[in-house]
Amino acid sequence: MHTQLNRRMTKQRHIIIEELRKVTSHPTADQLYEMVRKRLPRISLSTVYRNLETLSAEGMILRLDVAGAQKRFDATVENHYHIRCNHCGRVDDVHMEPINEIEEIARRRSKYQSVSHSIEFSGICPDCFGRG
Amino acid sequence: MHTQLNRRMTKQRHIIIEELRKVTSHPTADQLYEMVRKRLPRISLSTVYRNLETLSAEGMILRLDVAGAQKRFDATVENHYHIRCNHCGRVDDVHMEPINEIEEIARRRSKYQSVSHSIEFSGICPDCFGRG
DNA sequence: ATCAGTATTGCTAAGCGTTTGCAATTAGAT
DNA sequence: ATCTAATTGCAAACGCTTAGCAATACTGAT
Repeated sequence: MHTQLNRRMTKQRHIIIEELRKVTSHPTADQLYEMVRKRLPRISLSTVYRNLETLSAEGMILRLDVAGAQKRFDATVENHYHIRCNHCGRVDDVHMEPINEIEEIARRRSKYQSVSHSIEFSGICPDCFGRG
Repeated sequence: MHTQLNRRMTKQRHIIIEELRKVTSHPTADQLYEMVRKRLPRISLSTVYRNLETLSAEGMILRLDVAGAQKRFDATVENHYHIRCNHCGRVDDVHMEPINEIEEIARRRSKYQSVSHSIEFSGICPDCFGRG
């Protein structure tokens, strides 16, 4: 016996997932809304929000709580680091091994339990750097 | 010749700084507002917001852009890591050496310029763990 | 294939943290 | 003491996100 989710696959939900999987750009809810709207013009923004919420809650997609900015969403669930452009706000993946050892250090020093970590890099992206 | 700031030390600004220096708890704007209000009952919340903004812009204080949560403020400016309780939202310092080497790795892999990093730990704080 | 029941939708309005416009006040230089 | 721009308090606006609700449409059972 396990938790019954009773989820339905509506065309809205289906297309939201599909569109999110098409890109690697970590779109915000409203960016994804615009993408989905091309195929489903009558979808509402709250439907997009609600699905991103439920899908990330069940671990189907990843929600990036970017510091001091809009939430972003990612169809790639495996834990990885991100870098955010200080100029245009875009978020890219950084491919490197997760440094899990620091969690043990933090756990000892802080007395917290169940410690996890995330690293957010920031800088100037190639595009913004190019055009000064 | 250097940038002229033309800042004035109002009693509001003065007390905001003082109260922030009294604590190590990384208060949010409204928490600090309540603290300041005890000494300056007629201060407005926007004054607190405006001062926290200008003070952090000039580097007098540190603004913590906590992922997916309210901004928090810190009178300690030196770079250090934080840990956030997933249960009550409180934020504590984690005393450990900053791992600056990872910035070079991220710079090479991402092609971004002027890369900086921040690590946010999260977990369950001793208080929340104690009372289940 | 039809049905029933409830998860989900679209719409709108509300929520929350934060920022802004503006007239009144006040720090700080002369 | 006087001047002037920085700052304040208030209220209203803002941007992102969530919630209420009646209408719709999945899905599992018949």
